[in-house]
Formats: sequence, C-alpha cells, structure tokens
Amino acid sequence: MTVSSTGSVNPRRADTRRNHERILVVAAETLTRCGELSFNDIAKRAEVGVGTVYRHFPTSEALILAVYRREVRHLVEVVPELLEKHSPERAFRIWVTDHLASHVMTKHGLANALRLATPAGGDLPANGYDALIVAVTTLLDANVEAGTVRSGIDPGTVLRGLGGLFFLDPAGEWRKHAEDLADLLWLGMFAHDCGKAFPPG
Amino acid sequence: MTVSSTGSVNPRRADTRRNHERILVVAAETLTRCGELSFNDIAKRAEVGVGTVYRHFPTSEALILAVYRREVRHLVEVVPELLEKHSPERAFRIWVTDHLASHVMTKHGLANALRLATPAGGDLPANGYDALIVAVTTLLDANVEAGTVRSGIDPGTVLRGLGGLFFLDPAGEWRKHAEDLADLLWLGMFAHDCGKAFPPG
Amino acid sequence: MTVSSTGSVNPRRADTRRNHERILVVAAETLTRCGELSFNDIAKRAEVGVGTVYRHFPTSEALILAVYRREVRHLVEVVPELLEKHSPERAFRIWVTDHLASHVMTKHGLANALRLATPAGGDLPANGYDALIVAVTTLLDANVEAGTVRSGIDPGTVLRGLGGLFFLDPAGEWRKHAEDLADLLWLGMFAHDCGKAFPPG
Amino acid sequence: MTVSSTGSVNPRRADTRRNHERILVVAAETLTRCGELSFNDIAKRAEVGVGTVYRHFPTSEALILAVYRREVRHLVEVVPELLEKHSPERAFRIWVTDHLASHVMTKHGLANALRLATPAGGDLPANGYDALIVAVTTLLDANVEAGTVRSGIDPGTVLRGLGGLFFLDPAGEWRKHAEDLADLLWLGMFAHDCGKAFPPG
DNA sequence: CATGAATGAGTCTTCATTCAT
DNA sequence: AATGAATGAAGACTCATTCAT
Repeated sequence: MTVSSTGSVNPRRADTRRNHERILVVAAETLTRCGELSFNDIAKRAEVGVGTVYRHFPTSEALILAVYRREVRHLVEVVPELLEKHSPERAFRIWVTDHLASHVMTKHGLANALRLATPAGGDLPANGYDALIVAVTTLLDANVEAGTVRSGIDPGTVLRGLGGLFFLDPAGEWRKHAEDLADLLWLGMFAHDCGKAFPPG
Repeated sequence: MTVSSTGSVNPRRADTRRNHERILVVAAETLTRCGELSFNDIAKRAEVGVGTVYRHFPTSEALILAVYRREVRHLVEVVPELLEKHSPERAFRIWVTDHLASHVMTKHGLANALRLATPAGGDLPANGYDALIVAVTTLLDANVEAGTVRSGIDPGTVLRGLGGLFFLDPAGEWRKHAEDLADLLWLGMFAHDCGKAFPPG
Repeated sequence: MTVSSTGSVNPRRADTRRNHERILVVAAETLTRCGELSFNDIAKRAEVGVGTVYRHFPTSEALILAVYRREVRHLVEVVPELLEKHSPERAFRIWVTDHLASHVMTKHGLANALRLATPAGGDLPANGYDALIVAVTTLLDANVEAGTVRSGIDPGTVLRGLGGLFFLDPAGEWRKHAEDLADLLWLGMFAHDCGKAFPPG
Repeated sequence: MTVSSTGSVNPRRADTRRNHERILVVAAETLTRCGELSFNDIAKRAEVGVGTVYRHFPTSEALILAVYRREVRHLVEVVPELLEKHSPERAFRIWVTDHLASHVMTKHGLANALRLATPAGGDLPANGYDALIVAVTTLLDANVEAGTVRSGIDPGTVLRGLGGLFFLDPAGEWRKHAEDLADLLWLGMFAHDCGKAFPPG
C-alpha cells in the first residue's frame, strides 16, 4: 500500500518507479559529492514535489541508505570477476586500489553522510557495511585457499584496516598511499609462518 | 607578551584570554559529543556574545581546528611517557588501544566535524593530522631501534591503517576490534625477515 | 433506500456505507482526543484512499459536523430514559453532571474543532447545538410541569449557562465544578416566586 | 541577558522595546480575529525578521499568553470604575454585558488559541484566567456587602456560568443572550432566602 | 466509485552573520 | 573589544487538494 524504500510501487502508476529512480540518482549525485542532502533541493533537482521525496524515503536515513546500497553494490559484484581474471593476491590488491579506493575517492561524501545518519556508530554492518564484508570475505577465502593468506583472519579487521582509505586526499597521491596501505595489510595477513609475530600481551 | 610597563598584566588581555579558553572548552564539549556546532549556541554556553566568538575564531573551520589541536595534543604528549614505562612494542599497542582508540570513541563527533570542515579531504595533515604523525613516528622509531619493526615504514601509512578506528562502534566491542587491528598492522610492520612477502606487482 | 429489485442490497452501496462509517469512527477518535484532523491521516487509519474521504465529506467542516452529530446523539437520546427513572429535578442534574460534563471532558477536542470549523461563531445551533437544545428543552418542560422550574425560561439561555463546562479542567476536580454550576443554574431557574429578583434595568 | 516575554529589554537598544510592542500588536490582531497564528506571518506584518519574533517569544504559547494578558487586563481594571459609578448590581450586569461579552465577541479567536495552546485544559487559571477571577471576586464581594448576593458563592462557579458567552454568535443577537444569561445567573446568586432551592441530593 | 501518488504552498525552526551600541 | 539584537536565508516537514488509473 505504501512504497518502501526498496519495495515495488503501485503498478497503476508507471511513473512512480521513474520518480523513485530519479530521486535516487540526484540524491546520489549530491551525497557522493559533498555529503550534503536537502530534501527540498533533491526535490527540485529531481523535478518532483518535496512530498514525493518524502513518500519514497520517509527519513533522510532511508534515503542515504538507499543511495549507499546502490553505490556499494558494484563493489561487491566486481569481486567474482576479479577472481576469475587474476590470481587471488592480485585480485585483492586490484580490488583495494582500483575499486575500493577509487570508489571512496569519488564518493567520499557518502561516508560522512552515512556516519552522520547512523547515530553513535550504530549498526554500520547492518546498515550496508555488511555488503563490503561479503566482498572482503570472498577475497580472503580465495587467498586462504591459495595459501597466500593465513586462515582465521577476521574480514572485519581487514575492512577496518582499509578504513584509512576514507582519509586519503583526493587531490594528493592517494593512489600510492592506497597501495602502501594494501602492502602493509598484506604483510600482516600473509605473515603466517614468521614465528611469534606480536609482542607478548 | 602583553605585560605593561607597570608590571601588571593588561586586564583587557586577561579577559580576552579567558574568553578564548572558555569558548574552546564549550566548543570542545559540543563537538566531541555530537559533531554539531552552532556559534550562537557556543556563545550562550560560554556566556559571551556571538560577536566575541567570531572575533576569536573568524570561521567555523578555525574553531574546529583549534579544538582539534587541543584534543590531539595529549595523544602526542603521552608517547614519551609510554616509551619510558614500556617496551617499544608494548608502547605501540598501548597507545593504539588505550589512547588513540579510546580517544576516538569518546570524541567521535570531532572526526566528522573535522572532515566536514575540510572540504575535499584537503590538507588533513596540515589540519592537525601532522601531530598524530609525530606520535606515530616516535613510536615507530623506537621500535625500529629496538629491532621490533623493520625500518623504512611510512608513518603515514600506519596512521592510515589505524584510520579504521574511526569506524568502530562505541556501543560494541570496539576494544577487541582495536586490538585485532593493532595485531594485524603489527604483523605487517614486524615481518621484515619473512622473505618476499607481497605478491609480485 | 437502495434495495435493488432483486431484494439484495447493492453491494457497492454496502461498501460505501461501511466506508462512511469507518471514516466517521476514526475521525471521531482523532477529533475527540486532540481536536486535530488530517484527511490524509484519517484516510490511512480508515484504510481507505484520501479521495474516498473527500467523496464522503467534501470539506473538513462536513466531517467535523458529522462526527459532532454522532457524538451528540446519545446525549439527547438518554434524556427520556433519565426522565423515566428519576424525578425531573434529578434528571436535570444527572444529565448535566453525569452525561453532559462527562461527555465534554472526554471529547474536549471536539469543541475546539467545532469552533474552529465554524468561522465567526456562525450558526452554532444549526451546526449541531440544536440537538442539545432539544435535550434541554425536554428536561425543562418536564420540570415546569412538575413545578420545579418556572415557565418561560429559554432553553438556549440554560445551555449557554452550561457552556462553562467546556472550560473545566479534565485533570482537576471537574466533577465538583460541574455540580456547583448545576446548583447555581438550578437556583436561577427555580426561583420563580422570590419576588423581584433582578436589579432594576 | 535574554528577553523574557514580559521582561525588560537591553536598554542599549531602544527599538527592541518597540519591536516587542509591534509584535504583540500584530499578534493580537490576528489572534483575536481568527485564532490563527503563524510566526512567519506575524514577522511579516510586524516588519521584523522571524528570528526576532522567536527571540521575544520562544514558543507560540508564550506569545498567546502575552497577548491574552494584554487583552484581559482592561477587563479587570474597569471593575473598580464600575463599582464607583454604579450600584453593585448594576456594576455586575454592566460588566458582564458591556465588557465581558463585548470583549469575547470581539476577540473570540483568542479563546480558541488559548485553549489550543494549553494542552489538556491545563492551568487555565494560572494562564491568565485568574485575572478574570479577580474581577468576578471584586464584583461578588461588593454585592455581598450590599446584600444583593448571598455570601459563599465561588467566583469560579460564576465565571464558569459565564463561559457560555464564548458561544454567542457575534452575528446574532448576542447582546440579548448575554443579558438573559446574566439574569439567570443573577437569580441563582441572589436567591438566598427562597427556602430550599435545590433538589434533594 | 475507489485509490493513493503527486504536488507545492505554507508553517516551523535554526543559525550564520552583521552591526549598532 | 565585547555584546547581543536583528536579520533572513534555508532546510525540515505537513497536509489539503487534485487527478490519473
């Protein structure tokens, strides 16, 4: 009866779906650019009434999440392709530097918005981060199987290690920094037979 | 600096200094809590006029940066103490989990504010990050000297690796996550004699 | 009224009637509680489209009046019962305190809505007050006949005297206040043979 | 430091007081006419910024109350004058018909606003009604002393009896209705020696 | 007849910023 | 220098009303 942010719309109104899409598109544009979001502004850009935006996305959180999911989806979808074309090690590095870092650099506003919209850090995973966890898990599993990464590593920890990508400077040599970070983490993941590596508790 | 010829401190200047301090204190309170900041509100809490806040901090960026520096200072100052009381390895871990992570968990609002105030990722280092770089550099140097970490590691890379701390959930088991992240990075920094660690470019 | 020639009720009309009733019920609920009314909201609660509400009640005034009449009806219907079971005097008092005042206390939102909907005080009587006039008239007539109230009293005046019930505090000792008011009015209605009662014009 | 709705303003700004006054005037105009109030609209009419209205009256309740007090004041102030020029009986009647009823007829919007602003009937007395109580008390006392009204009558009850004035039709013969109501109440107040007047409990 | 998506005017409210004192 | 009143732009949100299906 009502339209959920992901649900289907009244089939009698074909343009309802179009509206949904348009809103998402312009919201993504604004959010990924600067993390700002104004329902009034989005309505104007999408050429719909404010009320329509509210009907489709009752709260700003709902809108941000919808955009986020849209944006993150391809980061997950690309993983299998990478694993087909490259060795697991390469796949990991390529994903980190060419996809994740690139993505973050382009859509850096989104991260802010997401954090701002989810008070107190809340359920980041449940809020969309879990999609990234899936991607990382897949990559790790492939590497464990290939013997390039030791088993037992928590994908969440790796993802957190990659969190620094959000602080790269899009105007600087972010690519090199991303690669260096990938190297550092790789060493941490790889070093399975180096004897006791970490300091005694 | 402003001692008059009679030997007494200029009372005007004394007031001014007090104002400066009060504003910083209340701004820190608000910013670290929720990342929000309203000049009007800060003025009210600091019991000064809005104009006074503007006089001391012409832009919101100036204010946020001042708060940030204030907050970050002790993170840097604690490093020498840690190195005195503990082994370099321990010092690194303790700093990451007991100081940096704790700090971020408490003042999580500040990170948002800082990012929002520095459009396009700008000069994070120049904006205060450089202080953290100093802390990390000191810790790394001590470990290199102790032979626990290989030389040549870029402190910036390590700091970026720690960036994931900003995404911890204050309401969750952030402590464990922080420790796991420290372990992962430590392995990456430590593994200097493990043979070729990273995949061929 | 709309029984078809086959003897069965037109199902379309049956639905319509149900809708009419449902709308009235939910509107009554909202109105009597807080005096607020939103066609959209009512439609949602009644599980019909907004358009349907508009079809049944073209204006908000129409809706409010319909609710009002519904609510007031039993105030009128109870009068004969009271007169059967009690003496006319008692009937009057019981009606005022146990029915009218109670009603007003429960449905206090309705009075506001009614006044707001009828700009400039308009035709209060024509707007539903006339039903109450009927009730009061019946009660007065019975008392006149019983000799407990002098004849010639305008029921409207009495009803206006009871208007103060609308200003009782539902959270206070409204019952006592209602009884006191009933006493005061009763004395005014009763005192038919006290000689010149009112001051010279 | 801040301006309370009734307090004094910063003397350094002479026009602050003027603003306060202007806002009250235009608010009174709107409120007494139709009971509607829009901060934006009031700001426009008063030719000040919305923010200024908010500074002087932080909530709509504050504004309504301020207007109410302003409007009610003269109803109270006129009582002593009436008692000087007329007999107590006449004073009562004149006050009811020429002042209270007139007032209500002119400012009928205000009553609605007041009730709407004070949820659940709340502290009507504390909210301004107490001023009217003062007026009624003075009038009653004078009449008791003159022997025209029995002692022991609760002014609140009388005021409630006058509540019906709020339901008069400004477009109808409200004057006659007001007089009739005054008569009815007067009889109730007057009839002290008529023997047992009210029905056995 | 019923539906409910769309519209957008209008209200509320906050806040950065200016400026007279 | 400090003050804080004033301003008004801007964003959030609601709701009456229309109309395509």
